[in-house]
Amino acid sequence: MPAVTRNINRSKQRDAIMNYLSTHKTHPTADTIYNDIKKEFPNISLGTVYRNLTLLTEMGSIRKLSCGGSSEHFDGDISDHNHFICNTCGNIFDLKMENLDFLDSLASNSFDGQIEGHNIYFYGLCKSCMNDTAKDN
Amino acid sequence: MPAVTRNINRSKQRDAIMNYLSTHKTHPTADTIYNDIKKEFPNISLGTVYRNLTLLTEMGSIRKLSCGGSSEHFDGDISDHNHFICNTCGNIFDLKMENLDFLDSLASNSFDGQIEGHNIYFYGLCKSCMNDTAKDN
DNA sequence: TTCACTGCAAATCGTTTGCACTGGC
DNA sequence: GCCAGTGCAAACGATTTGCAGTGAA
Repeated sequence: MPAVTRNINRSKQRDAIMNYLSTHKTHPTADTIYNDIKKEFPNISLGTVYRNLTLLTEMGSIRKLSCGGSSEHFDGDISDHNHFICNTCGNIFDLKMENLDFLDSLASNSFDGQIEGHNIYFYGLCKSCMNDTAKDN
Repeated sequence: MPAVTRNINRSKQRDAIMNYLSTHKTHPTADTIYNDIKKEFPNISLGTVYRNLTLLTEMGSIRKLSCGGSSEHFDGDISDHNHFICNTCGNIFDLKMENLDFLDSLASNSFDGQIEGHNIYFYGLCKSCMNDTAKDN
C-alpha cells in the first residue's frame, strides 16, 4: 500500500464514509456504501466514494477486503481479526482467533516467509447455509 | 460453482490449457496462459481461454484462485493445499499444511461454520521480499 | 446432420481518472 | 489565492457474451 504523501483536509463526504464503516459491520462494497450514503448526500458521486475508500485504506483507517467475487469489500474495523467467507451465500464473517503464531511453524514445512496473523481468509460453509442444505433433502 | 450439465467434447484448445496448467506451477492468469498458448495455437482467442478456464473450474479439473489484485489466477493442482500470497511481490506460493482440523474449534469462539481446510489464503511477506527489505537499510 | 466449440468483436461491470468547479484554510 | 476535494463523464481493464462459422462424432 502506497503511503499518503500530500496534505489531507477533512471532508464531509469522507467523514460520512468513515462513519458509515464504523457503524456497519457488514463489510459493504463501494456500491452499497454509495447507495446508502446518497440518502445523506444526494449529490455524492461513486467516484468520490471510491477515491475516499482508497484514501482511507492508504491512511490505514479502514481495510480493503479482497475475497474473490466481483467486487471489493471494506471493513471499518482495523483491529486484529480475520475473515471467513461462505462459499454458498458469499457473506463475510469476522473471525477473532487467538494464538495463530503456530501457523508459521506449520507452514514452514513447505514455505519460507512470514504470515500476517490478521490477514488470513478462510472459506467454507456458514451455519445458516449448512442448515439450508440440511433442509433440502 | 454451478455443475456442468451439457455434454462435453474434448478440444485441442482445452487440452492445451489443461496441459499448460498441469506443467506450470506458477498460478498463472488467463492472460498469461493465453499469451503462452498462442505459441502453439496462434489463432486461439482470449475468449476461448476464459471459457475453458471457467469450464475446467466447474468440472473440478482446476482451481480458480481469487487472491485480490486485478485478475484471477488458476491452479492445475487440485490436491489438498493452501496458498500464501506475498503482499509485496504478489507471488503466490503453495502451502501444504497438515492437521488444520483444529482451526474449526479455534474459530468456533467467534463463529459458527465449517472451514474448508484446503481453501485458506494466507497473506504476508515472502522470504525473498524479506531479504530485499533487509538490504534497503 | 448435429451441436459443442471456436474466433471475433461488442458488451458488461467494477474501478480509475481527467477535468473544470467549489470551498475551506 | 491556493490547492484538496468534488461531481461528472469518459476511460480502462478484466471478463463475459452474442453470433456466425467450423469440425468431430
